[in-house]
Amino acid sequence: MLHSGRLRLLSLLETLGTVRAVAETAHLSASTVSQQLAVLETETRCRLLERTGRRVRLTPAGLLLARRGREILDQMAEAEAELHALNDEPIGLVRLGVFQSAIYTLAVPAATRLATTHPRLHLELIELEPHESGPALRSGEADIIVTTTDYTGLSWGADLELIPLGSDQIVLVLPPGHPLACRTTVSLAACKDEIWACDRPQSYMAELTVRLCRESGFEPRVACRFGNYLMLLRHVEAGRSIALLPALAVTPEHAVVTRGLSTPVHRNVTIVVRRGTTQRAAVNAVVAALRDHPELPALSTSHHRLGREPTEPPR
Amino acid sequence: MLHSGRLRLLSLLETLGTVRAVAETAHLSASTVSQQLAVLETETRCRLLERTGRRVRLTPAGLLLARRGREILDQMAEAEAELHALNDEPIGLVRLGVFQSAIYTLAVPAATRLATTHPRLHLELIELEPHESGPALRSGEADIIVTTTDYTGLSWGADLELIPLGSDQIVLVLPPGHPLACRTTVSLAACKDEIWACDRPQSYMAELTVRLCRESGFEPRVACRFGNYLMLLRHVEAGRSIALLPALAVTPEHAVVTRGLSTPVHRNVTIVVRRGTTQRAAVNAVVAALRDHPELPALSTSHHRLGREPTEPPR
DNA sequence: CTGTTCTGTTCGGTGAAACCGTACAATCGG
DNA sequence: CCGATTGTACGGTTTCACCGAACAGAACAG
Repeated sequence: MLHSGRLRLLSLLETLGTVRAVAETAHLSASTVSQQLAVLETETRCRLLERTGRRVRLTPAGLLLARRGREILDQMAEAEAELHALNDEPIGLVRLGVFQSAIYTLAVPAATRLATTHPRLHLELIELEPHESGPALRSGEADIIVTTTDYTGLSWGADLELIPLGSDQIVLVLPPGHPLACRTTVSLAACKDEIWACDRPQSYMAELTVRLCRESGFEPRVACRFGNYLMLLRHVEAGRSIALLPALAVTPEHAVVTRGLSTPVHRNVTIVVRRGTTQRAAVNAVVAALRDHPELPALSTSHHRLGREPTEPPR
Repeated sequence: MLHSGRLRLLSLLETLGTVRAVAETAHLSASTVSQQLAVLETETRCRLLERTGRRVRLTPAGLLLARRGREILDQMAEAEAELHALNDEPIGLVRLGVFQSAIYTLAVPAATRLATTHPRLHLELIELEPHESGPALRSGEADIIVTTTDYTGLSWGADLELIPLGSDQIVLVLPPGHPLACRTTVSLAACKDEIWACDRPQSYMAELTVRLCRESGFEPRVACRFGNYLMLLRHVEAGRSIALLPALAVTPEHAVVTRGLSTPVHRNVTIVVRRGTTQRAAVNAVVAALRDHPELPALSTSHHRLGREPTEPPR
């Protein structure tokens, strides 16, 4: 393989014409230049220089290699510039893992804003539930995740950086005209005879729903278990069930009523990135876009923690 | 500037995925690969690798550099291949310096043949008289010259290689119907009252014409001195003069009569190249084309030397 | 839970290379 | 002929690439 330093010397020789000038330009001694060019000749097994009088001339082979070498060096410089641009400008691919209820209310608006402000930044949205997003972030499937630190099963190591985003209220979702809808807040105990819709088994919201119901003294009767919150809302909309959902998941276009619980429950919503990833301008731009959510029904910053504290404070 | 060896390791890492595999493929130790990649990171001032578990993953920056690096390495390999092709295949530019009388009878037919047999070989014909062609060859203006070793003013050093091509008879050129044309060979002494056309002052043929005339006991009366042999032949054709010319210069389409001298005079015609240039296939192809002259009025190999012997035998 | 075996990295040491300064040969100019 | 300038050859020094061993973390089998 060719050596870029030697190619540079040859390329300089073509433009400057003399070994001494090359040496001065490259801040080397003339002997070094001569030696390196000789090495290049043995490496390529081609005569590149022709000694003519007291100066040196490029052979056709030398001329060819000098010109191609310059192209190669230019390409190297270009690659280096692109490399630095990648860190300094918000461009390139960023994969954002978001749990389902935050997709349309948080991630999509952020992505829309980013598409106009940073057209060269390619954002890839991935639906990742809290129990999946941690490993995905570590393995590199995602560069940024929006998740909850209340999730009990996962520890956030020192390699990850937590950026608190706010808290998401857990609300009771009722069909319009439901008897419980007349009150501003509802006690869960009043729902013990209701039919429930909830997320799929083992999912975060399914576990939470069951736990809260049990804490209120009853076992919920479940009518459906849908991973898709839109289907779940339709089920409630149709008067077939009620549900506990994060407020983020309920968009205005659904004909349902949401009511807070009499003992309010929130879950922490946090951005997590791999430590060191924040040096990328693109990552920072996405994080900033996520934190800036004007159209969002304000995420109250006060929150009642459901799980244990994160093992690492968000520095 | 980037280092090609390190780029190769990064590029290999992208395809192989693991440092160990890269080390094996590159016939290096794993520690070396790790170190070199670390050097690449400090050189670029970018994080290229991300340690994830017990293996390593490329960052977006690393991925970019790996791909661009592969392009660069491919280009290097391509350049190297072109370089060797330049020596092994008859391609590229070859500049051929030829004295005037050999242009249309020797050089142009050879160039025509070469154009069909070696389309990628670009031959550039340069009119160079014997006194010019030596320096031009040495300075690199020409890669091959066709000249005469009989020329007295020049020494052929050890840096040049002589390839004898044949000998060119010096003939007397007469207008059709000229009284001297009745004989098969003419003695120069019989021409002492003629009007002469010859080459420009100081040129090879002008000097030769004067010398031969003086040896025959008279000073030629010169009517014109043209550097262009075609004009010179027209002058003779018109009956205004006679001339001494190399047989090569007289093509059949001219309405003139050529007669040999009673004491025949030849001049040596030789190909000269810079020693070492013969390693180029293109140069060899041109030399071969020049030596192969089917349509040429045979250059007799016997010759009567006009000047001193070349200082170097054509080995 | 524990040892085993992968992973990549760190460390001290070694040989090769890149490099310098000097000396030298050749060339060009005056 | 002499001085200026060219490229090169030769010794010595510094830097770099490399290795092998030791190490630390992670996956995995028992």
